[in-house]
Amino acid sequence: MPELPEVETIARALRTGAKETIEIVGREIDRVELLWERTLAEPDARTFEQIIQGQIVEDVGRRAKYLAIQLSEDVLVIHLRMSGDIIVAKEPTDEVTHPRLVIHFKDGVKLYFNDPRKFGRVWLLEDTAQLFAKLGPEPLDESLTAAQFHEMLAGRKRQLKALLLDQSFLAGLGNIYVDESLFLAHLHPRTRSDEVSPVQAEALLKGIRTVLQEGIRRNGASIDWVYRGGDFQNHFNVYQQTGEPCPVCGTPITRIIIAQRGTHICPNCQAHFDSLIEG
DNA sequence: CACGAGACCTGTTCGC
DNA sequence: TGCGAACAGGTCTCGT
Repeated sequence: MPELPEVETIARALRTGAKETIEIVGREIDRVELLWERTLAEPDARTFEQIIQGQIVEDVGRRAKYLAIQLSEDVLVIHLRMSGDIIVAKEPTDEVTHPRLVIHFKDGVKLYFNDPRKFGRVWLLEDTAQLFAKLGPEPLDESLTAAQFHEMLAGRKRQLKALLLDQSFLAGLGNIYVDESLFLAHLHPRTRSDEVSPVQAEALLKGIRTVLQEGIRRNGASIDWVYRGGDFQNHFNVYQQTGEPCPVCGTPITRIIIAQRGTHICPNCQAHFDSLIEG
């Protein structure tokens, strides 16, 4: 499910109790249940179960697509990868289909880490510095300027689609928001990063911020059975809109593969010299 | 460094 | 109805 806006929505809900979620800040952990070993990246299960006991949730934040739950002594970090989700309830609901980790609070409330595909990972760390060390800047951080972004692009020679998906370049974008950003910026996803002009770089950064803010405002995108509550999926311009008319020019949206990922473009609005050859 | 392929996993949808 | 292929919000590793 989750890209930056979905993780941000979850973090806010866990912190404040918004969107019918039960807030977890202030609750004390009684015990944890690890139902799929590989979900836990660090430390080992024994240590994890032992040292998390009795810790109190102090805050919930986000970095890139990581959820960072600050506890009394340590930080519980969760990456939802493709199909992970968080449900907080007193008893499992029908949304809890594939629980991999359950955190039991002393008052009976439980946090379920639900993850059908088992790609998600959890860490319990003293601090997050090392885990987050290789992440690129946060796109919504206003200290990132268009000029700096242009320099970042110029310093690499990669296709925009692949580069924007690279978390060490820019942190938080995934397949949906990259496709939507490139559409807003009228850039073809195969465009080489070092061929992007300063004006185009500014348009791209603006497009990225626009779709991320819109995603957050709409509480994220809820596709298929994964994740609930958001409605950004009803406002996609190109993502999963193959065959539908482009909202700007009416040309049918096409789907191509770049970096092994389905990629959606308007072949007219996002023209590229290669597209003439590709057909 | 850049890129493609393959892993890691389960579930849904689509075509025959 | 059945069955296999393709596909899915992500990231890591390996070979070229």
